[in-house]
Amino acid sequence: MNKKPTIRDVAKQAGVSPATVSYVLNDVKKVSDKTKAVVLEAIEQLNYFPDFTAVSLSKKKSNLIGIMLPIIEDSPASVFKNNLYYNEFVSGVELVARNRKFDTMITGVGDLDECKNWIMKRNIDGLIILGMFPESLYNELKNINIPIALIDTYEDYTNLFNNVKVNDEYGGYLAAKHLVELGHRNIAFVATNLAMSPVDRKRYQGFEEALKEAGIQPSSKFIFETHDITFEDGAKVGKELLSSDHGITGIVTVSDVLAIGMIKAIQQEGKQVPEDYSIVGFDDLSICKYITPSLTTIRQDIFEKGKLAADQLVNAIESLNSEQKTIEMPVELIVRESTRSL
Amino acid sequence: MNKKPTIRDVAKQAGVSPATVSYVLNDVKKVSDKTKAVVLEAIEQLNYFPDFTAVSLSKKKSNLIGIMLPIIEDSPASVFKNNLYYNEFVSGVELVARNRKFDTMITGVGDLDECKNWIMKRNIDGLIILGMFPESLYNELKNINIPIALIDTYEDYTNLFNNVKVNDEYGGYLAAKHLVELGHRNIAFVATNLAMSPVDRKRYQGFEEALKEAGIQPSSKFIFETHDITFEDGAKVGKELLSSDHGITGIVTVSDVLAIGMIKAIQQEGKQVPEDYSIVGFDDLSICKYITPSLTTIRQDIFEKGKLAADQLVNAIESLNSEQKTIEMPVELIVRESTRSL
DNA sequence: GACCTCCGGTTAACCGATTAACTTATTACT
DNA sequence: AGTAATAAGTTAATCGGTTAACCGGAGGTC
Repeated sequence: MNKKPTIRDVAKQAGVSPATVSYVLNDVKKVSDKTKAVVLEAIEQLNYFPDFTAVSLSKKKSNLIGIMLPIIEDSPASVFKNNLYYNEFVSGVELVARNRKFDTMITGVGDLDECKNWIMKRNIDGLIILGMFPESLYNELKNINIPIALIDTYEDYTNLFNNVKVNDEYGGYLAAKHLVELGHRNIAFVATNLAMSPVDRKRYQGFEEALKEAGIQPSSKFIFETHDITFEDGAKVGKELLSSDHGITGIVTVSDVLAIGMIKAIQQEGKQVPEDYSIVGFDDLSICKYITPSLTTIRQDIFEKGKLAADQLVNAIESLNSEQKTIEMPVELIVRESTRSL
Repeated sequence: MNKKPTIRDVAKQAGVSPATVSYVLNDVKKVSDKTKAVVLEAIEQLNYFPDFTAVSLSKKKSNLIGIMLPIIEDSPASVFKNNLYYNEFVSGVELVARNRKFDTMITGVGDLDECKNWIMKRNIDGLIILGMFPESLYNELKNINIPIALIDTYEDYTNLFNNVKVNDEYGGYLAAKHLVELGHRNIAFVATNLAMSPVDRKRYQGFEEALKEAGIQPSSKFIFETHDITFEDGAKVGKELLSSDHGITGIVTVSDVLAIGMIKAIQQEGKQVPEDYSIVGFDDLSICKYITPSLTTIRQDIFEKGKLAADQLVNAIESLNSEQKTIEMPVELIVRESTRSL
């Protein structure tokens, strides 16, 4: 392969200065149509395209947007292994980013410094942060002057950062209300970690509200927590729930993945869904339709969420739109086979 | 935030030249321990770390490895939406890359030029290519002198590129043999596209061999093809198979995702798995254990595959290991509930 | 003492773009 | 006609590092 041509090669070929080539490339109005044509011809002939590394260095803009995913402590191994949620979200981001000429880099982040360095090192132009990180991160982030979009966050940073979230409270409400309307009274709530996850808390608030509306007294006995969001965790909490039965007939979970794991555990213990337990997931992952019984769930459009986040972020980067804003996406109850009337 | 310190700031602070700082940073032996200590102290004080963009430009090395995923033509929208396989693979790559101080960039590639540009633009140090692309790509790739690892490819490029694959033929063989041993005679083979996919062809070869061994004449009537690998495609081909029934009782698929879609379609038509149809998947995605019936499948360790690919690639980049090599990973039959003895 | 070799550093060119400042030719205006 | 404004380029510094080439001094050898 002959070496990649540089802007100077193009300039020589076209008989102009490198600056002129650069102006053509960047659509600066200084260049006459005639010269522009000559330059474009040379670019074509040499099959030239600019080196982004050099562009980044001199423009101090990388055309790179970063996605930070939390790493659960005891599985730092896999950033998004098994996690269908991340999967769909990232796809949405990638799509919009590509269309808008940005590349996407993903990192799983344990250590905070590692993350800050990553942003600075690579001259990331904008950052999407999924899920919760320790509070100190957000404080640090204030000092980094690149646009940031926070996804699924409830801390008091919404005036500082862009935000995309879902109406979690209403989601929890819809799920519980659905079960209540089907006649269930003893309804469990399965979260990952209420203390740590504001998203889970919001969903629980909605859940509680629906119960109260129906005159049911919420009880902490009906709250179950897992550590991570995996099928295995779901199965584990499922067994737990079965053995500590308080007459539970309905289950609201914060994730389809957990719900799927729970269904399996329930079946393995010789019980049936929805005959013995009605269960509602959250997210509406594409797998939901394909398990047996298919999963009743609270739908959120994760793919769309990714697209919105990317769009919001790129707008901010190109400051088409400088003030921070929060987008709240709707949720919707999707009734399938995993719930039934008592 | 005060501006990010540069190497010249550090040099000034330490009272040495920028070159010396660079040598310290790169562990070049020229620097005395005393000076080194002074420089490190200055680095610490200023909280300095090198700008990768600048490093990339001057070293012509980006510490970036690229992953190219094929985009199916009519779903260019989503690079790896729904695709649990990509998911696990990419996680493996990301893990190893991060440990070895590389960042990972992912792109879905429709257009070839787009891809070539991407590699050049970003100064990608090494490339992992998943799945099949048009032949012309590989010819182009020969001219790009960065290490490349091809995953799941059977074209005649194995001497030019690194390679990680799975023993697909044996996988197909195992799946078919399992069904044969259970007494099945009319066994369908469900592929995406035999003409296009060498991987599918290999698996089919093994499949055919097992049939022949058992004295069963393979017939093209038992071959079904989908377009893409999605649950929906699986369901569609499932309906097709049911309506064109040639007394089929066993099904071998090239993907768990297709198998899961098929199972749903079969159930929806009022038939049962494994009572009416025994079905074998391929991959052993984590979801397999959690559907009902749980899926008998040919296991390959996709996560490990990603790790191996990344390791191989980084070795090549750092030329610890310059000759190209092919790694073939084993497969294994995992018997679960979706197959039964006739 | 003359010569050579290391050692530990510095200088400055360079990677491939961008862009502020400058130049020159042309057009516009009074 | 004289001056200002504009159009169309060029020059050269710069982004933040790397690294080949150079350099002075200490130590070793004969």
